[in-house]
This record gives sequence, C-alpha cells and structure tokens, in this order.
Amino acid sequence: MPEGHTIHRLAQDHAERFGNREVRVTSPQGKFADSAALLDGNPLTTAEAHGKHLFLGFGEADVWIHIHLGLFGKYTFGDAPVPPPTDTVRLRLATATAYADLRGPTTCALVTEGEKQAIHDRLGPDPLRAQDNGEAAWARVSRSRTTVAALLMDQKVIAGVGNVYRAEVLFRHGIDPYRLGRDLTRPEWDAMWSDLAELMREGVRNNRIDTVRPEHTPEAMGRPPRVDDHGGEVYVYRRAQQPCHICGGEIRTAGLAARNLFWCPACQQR
DNA sequence: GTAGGATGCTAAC
DNA sequence: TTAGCCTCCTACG
Repeated sequence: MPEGHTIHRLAQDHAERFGNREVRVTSPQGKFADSAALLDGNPLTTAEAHGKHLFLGFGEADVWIHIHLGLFGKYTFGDAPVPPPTDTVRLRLATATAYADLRGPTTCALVTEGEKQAIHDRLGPDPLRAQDNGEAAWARVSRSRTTVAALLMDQKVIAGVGNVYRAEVLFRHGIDPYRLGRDLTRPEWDAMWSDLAELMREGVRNNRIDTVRPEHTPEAMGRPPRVDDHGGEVYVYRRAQQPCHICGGEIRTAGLAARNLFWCPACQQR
C-alpha cells in the first residue's frame, strides 16, 4: 500500500472528509495522546503530501501532524456511526459524520513549521507534486555510481517511489536495474520521470498500483487476472519465477539494499 | 498457536 | 550490513 500515491490519496481523502471542519483528535492507543489533546476541536485546514510523508495542518495552530506509514502503517476511513476504536489506533480524527483511524505508523508526531520545512528540504522532487520536476533528480542520478534500482528508492533523489513502482518503471523502460546512474541517458531518465508521474497519478485515482499497458492486460492477452493481495496489475513485482508477460522468460528476483528486486533479464538489458 | 513476510526507514556497528 | 520499530495477514503445524 504505502508508496507515494497512497499518501497523496490520503491527503485528498482527509481534505474531502475533514477539510475546514472541527475534528475530534484522539489517540486511543495512547502514544500520541498528549499531542492529540492539544489539537482536539481545531479545524483541519491543510492535508499535504510529499513523497511518503503526510502533513496535517490545523488552523491557527503553528504545528503539523507529521505522519509516515512505514511498511506497516494503515489508514481506515469510515462514515458514522463511528465505531469504538480498537487498541492499536494511534490517531483518530472524527466528526459527526466521518472518521479516520491510523494504525502502525513509523511516525506520528507534532512538528513545527521549521521542522516540516526541514523534512521537505531533505526529500527529492516528487512526481506527484505539480511544482516539482525531474531536473534536480537527474543532476544526482547522472553523476552517481549507484545502481538505478537503488537511486529510485532513495527519497533524497526522488520522493514517493517504492518497491513496486521501482520494479515496474524499470521494466516498462527496458532498463536493467543494475545499470549505474551515470550510465543512464537523459532521455531515459526523462521518460521514466514522466511515466512515473502518469502511473502514480493513476495510482492516486484508483488507490492501487496498475502498470500494465492496455495491450498486455489479462483480457487482451487471454491469461487469468492476477491474484495478489497488493491489488493491481503489474509486469514483474512479486512475480519471481513466473513467465514474463511479454517475452515468456522467467522473472528473476534478488535482494538489493534489504528489499526484493524483481526484473526480467531478457526484456531489461544493460 | 506460531513463524514469517510485507508497498519503509533509521540508528548503530 | 544489521537490528529494530510498528501491525496485519497467510501458511503451516
């Protein structure tokens, strides 16, 4: 779930349900209780995403709730009647008509405006932010001796890409994950950047990751639809040892920087 | 019932 | 490079 598209969608969902409404802010689990009490009853005025970071702003209060889901964090949205919270709910926002429950985040903390800015400053450009472009990312990539697979996961280089988008965008552009940043061409990078922007925008719309082109969908190719709890239709992510949708060769997997990498060696050449 | 893994990241070695 | 954090779900006895 939690790649950049999830967080941008969460920002939208918060704005829709709670924007400019006074919200009850609580921490049934307790870890955020003191901070929640400070904000309780204020209107939610801003919900903003940068990469995988979510910021909630409350009216005059000069503080933000900074949320990072990490690997396990999850949001549940619902309508009234608001059910009693379970004891793992770190943060609950609620009005008379809607609620949002946050469980298991890596980060849920109050930050000042300055601390928020520091987070933005250490993040790279985000394909989902209108004001961002791939220029600064290319400057880093083009002089890096790191693999493009590692660079795509580095939030200082490009914010919001996770393990699924990494594997899929490399496949879509026929790029070997082990190629070095400095060996990429400018057109290759530009194409990946704009492709990510489109794929991730669709991810926000549908709240899932789909990367398979129309001509390669299960219906178009007469194969059974994918069954995987992560949802969308993909080319290589978590398809190790299965046949590539395009060439029929075997999808490979390997560990890279503590994460599982997936790719098709035939379609993705050096 | 238990083990293991998962779309993430950081601090410590 | 590894351990640690946080939660939920599946597979396996």
